[in-house]
Amino acid sequence: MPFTYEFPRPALTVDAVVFGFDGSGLQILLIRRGVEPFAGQWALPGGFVHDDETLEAAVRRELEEETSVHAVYLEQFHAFSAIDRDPRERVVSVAFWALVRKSDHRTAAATDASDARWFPITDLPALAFDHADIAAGAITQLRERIRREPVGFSLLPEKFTLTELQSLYEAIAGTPLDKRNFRKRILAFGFLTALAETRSHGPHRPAQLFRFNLTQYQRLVRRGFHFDL
Amino acid sequence: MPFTYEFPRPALTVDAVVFGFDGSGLQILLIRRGVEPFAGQWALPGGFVHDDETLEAAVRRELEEETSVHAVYLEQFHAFSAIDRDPRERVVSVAFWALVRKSDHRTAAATDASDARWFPITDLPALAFDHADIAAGAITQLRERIRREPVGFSLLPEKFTLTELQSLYEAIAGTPLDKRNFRKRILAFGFLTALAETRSHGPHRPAQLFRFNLTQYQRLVRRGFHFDL
DNA sequence: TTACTTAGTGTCGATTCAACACGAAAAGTC
DNA sequence: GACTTTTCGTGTTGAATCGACACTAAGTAA
Repeated sequence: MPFTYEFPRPALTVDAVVFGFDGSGLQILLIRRGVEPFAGQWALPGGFVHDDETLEAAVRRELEEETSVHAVYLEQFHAFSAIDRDPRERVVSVAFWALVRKSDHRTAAATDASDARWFPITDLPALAFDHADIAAGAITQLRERIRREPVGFSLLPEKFTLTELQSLYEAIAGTPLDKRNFRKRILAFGFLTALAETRSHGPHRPAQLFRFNLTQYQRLVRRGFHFDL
Repeated sequence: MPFTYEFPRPALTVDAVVFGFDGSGLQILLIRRGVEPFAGQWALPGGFVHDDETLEAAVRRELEEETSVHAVYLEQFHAFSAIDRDPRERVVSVAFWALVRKSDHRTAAATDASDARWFPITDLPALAFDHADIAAGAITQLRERIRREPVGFSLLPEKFTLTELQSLYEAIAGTPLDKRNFRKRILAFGFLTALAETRSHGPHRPAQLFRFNLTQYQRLVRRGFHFDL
């Protein structure tokens, strides 16, 4: 049952930087390692790529297994190949970043037996391997991507208020935005559908709910539209 | 001397989409395959990753070996992992795109014994494996990248005229640009140094030469500057 | 000297961008 | 049921930027 090759082969793994949003800031999902090396330390979810699955399939499988999260949005962003990044042997890892709706996974980090937890990206613990580099790269890329493509909606519940959307963009950009200008711009794009519903959550005027209209967005893209916050 | 592992491992390769510019259009460097599969067909330069080199080192080595070009600018962009992308066995390939100054390599495609040639990106031959997909991905990404970061200079000789620079941007964008507006904008950035030299190439007024000033560019970036053509 | 060809330069109207403040609506409290 | 509290939702204006546009300058070759 061993597998033999003429030349040495690096092991191939995938790792995922899973982003969630809790209304005030971005968070990353980490798991606590059970085995050496780095036993007891926090790490990114991930693992070996099987012989009969693509990289993306491998990430989805590992995410299910280790965190029981299914990612709404998943994107490959870099392969990490430093010679000594794993102390045991040569391992090349292809990293992905993923966006999940935390509202869909109230269970995930809490109920699952395995030790998975959300951490604010501003306050990450020490990470195993080169996972700190990987996480940093993912954050940088998410910041750039979300300004150019409307991927942020995958972090919010399906129905959301404009205030929620604005806080998300503020959390990612790291700067406050002007409410009126934000609403003007985002509505001008024309891919937000106003719903008949509103949502109250306190003693004040309730907020109108919106939904992201993917079909409409794709129609705009096909006409040469270019999203840019 | 065979190498054995407990689980099967995909082979790991790198491939490079090497861009050059000839004054009127973008081109890609291809090599003709000598062995099966796809013997005789054109393919991207690339090859297996050694056990003691990073992915980037592997690309640089393969480029030297197969085409004797050294890339000015090299960037990883995607790992391709479709199960059957290589008919022989499972191979995962990390693809890079590279920019070279064709002026520095007058030798490269011509003198080298190996069968390497430049092809305009608008007129590529049939490619081996999934290399057509890889090339298409690289072109898309180059288009986006060059608009946001001043990487294009790596395609031009060190000293260039503003007209040359403009043709490069026109070739990549695929649309003509207004001469006055282009010059205003690009000079306003402040990272082009006007040289004392000019260059004539015909019966008309000679053009002033410029150089890209990397130090100045980095200084601007550090102050929050954001290149956007 | 003349003809030809590419290099180089400025203005103006249209559009976009950033700054800014207050009435409306509901829930909770007394 | 009136009043308080808190968030929701909305327009205008001056400043800056963008895009369109045409002629003179400088060199070579005939």
